[in-house]
Amino acid sequence: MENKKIDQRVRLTQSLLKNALVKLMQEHHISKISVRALCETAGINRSTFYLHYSDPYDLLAQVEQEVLENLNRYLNHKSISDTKPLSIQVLSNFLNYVKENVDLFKALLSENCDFAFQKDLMELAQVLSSQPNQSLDPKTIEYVKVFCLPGAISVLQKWLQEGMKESTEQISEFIIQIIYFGVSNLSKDMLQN
Amino acid sequence: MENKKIDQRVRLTQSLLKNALVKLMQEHHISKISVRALCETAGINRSTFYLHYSDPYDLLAQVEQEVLENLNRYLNHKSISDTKPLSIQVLSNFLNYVKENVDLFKALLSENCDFAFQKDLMELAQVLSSQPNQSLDPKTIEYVKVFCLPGAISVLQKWLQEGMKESTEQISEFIIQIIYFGVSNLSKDMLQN
DNA sequence: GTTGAAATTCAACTCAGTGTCTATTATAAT
DNA sequence: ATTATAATAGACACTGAGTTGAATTTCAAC
Repeated sequence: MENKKIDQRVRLTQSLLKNALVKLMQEHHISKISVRALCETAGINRSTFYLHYSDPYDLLAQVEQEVLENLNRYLNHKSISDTKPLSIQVLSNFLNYVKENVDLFKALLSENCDFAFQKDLMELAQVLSSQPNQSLDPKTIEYVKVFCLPGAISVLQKWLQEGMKESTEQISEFIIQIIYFGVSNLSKDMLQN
Repeated sequence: MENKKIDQRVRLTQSLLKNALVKLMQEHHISKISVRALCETAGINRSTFYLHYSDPYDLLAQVEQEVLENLNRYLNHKSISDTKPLSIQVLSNFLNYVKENVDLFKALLSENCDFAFQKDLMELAQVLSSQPNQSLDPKTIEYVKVFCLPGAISVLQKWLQEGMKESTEQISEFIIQIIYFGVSNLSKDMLQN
């Protein structure tokens, strides 16, 4: 829409740097990744980095934003057809998208990342799951969100780290169940194959 | 037991540095806190820092360990008397201890900290709440923990950040309720005054 | 294909923080 | 009061940051 014509040299440089970042973040925390290392990994000159980003956090932020934009586009596309009860459908769609971009999400949800991405993700989740608030008072609703969203993201992290052995439907079902009905009403063998 | 006789100069130096760390972590992420800034804040010579710690992370680790030891001592002391159903008692005790050490926990649970402390805390919580496992399969139990523990810690963070307006009993009750019975069975106005 | 514009490279520089070391001073323990 | 040791002060080489200017390469538009 805006700028179709980006010099392919720029495209290449930015792409190399983004890949280098994701690669280095498999091993190191973002705070320990130097501009030097980034450029050596990407095979570009250090001066070139500063033509595009102010520091590694800036690069990370742009990667995060890009992922979120693509995710939003994906979910909007998928969600036109059906508006199921709440979210087991939406949640599964989301997990499928994550699955298709494992490396990226693994990096952005790992301990080597900052919190910006998780925050944005929680905000997105809030929008997607915003209900006609049941009879709970506002403060309780706030605390419910603060409990459930990090919990769900934590489940997602574990699922990714351990190779996504469970199906997206199993994980979705589990998250919905535990949020709505708690531990005491979980069905047995929910995640067993 | 081991070394009662620590030179009081050392005590002072370490105390100054720990306070400086907590102070700086109110503003900056641990990764952005330099040895220089630490020493200037503490009012000690930079050489002295290296007599005690290898880097700011080392200092942080020792602060974390100290807090955990004190916490353990406190909980063991408090828990002799009664072994209530699960944990509403233990949880309240814990929150009371947190309340008595707000600044420390605020720093160690904030975004400016690393994950080590949260991990240790979750491990401790696991031990304290280990149940004769209900009828759930091992994998589901794992995922339940991975959902609930970060959720609970997240609630704790919010409670701290917003000035601990709710009582420790209210928060404990809320956490237990949402873990066991989920959102759908929360009593209204649970956190209202 | 040629050419003009723009992106990348290269080398150099200052700056700040690191980690180590040695000599000196201050102070706690007894 | 003496002795051991902790803290200080200053210097060192080293690493990465961020900037700059000139040279070079590459793209894109004609």
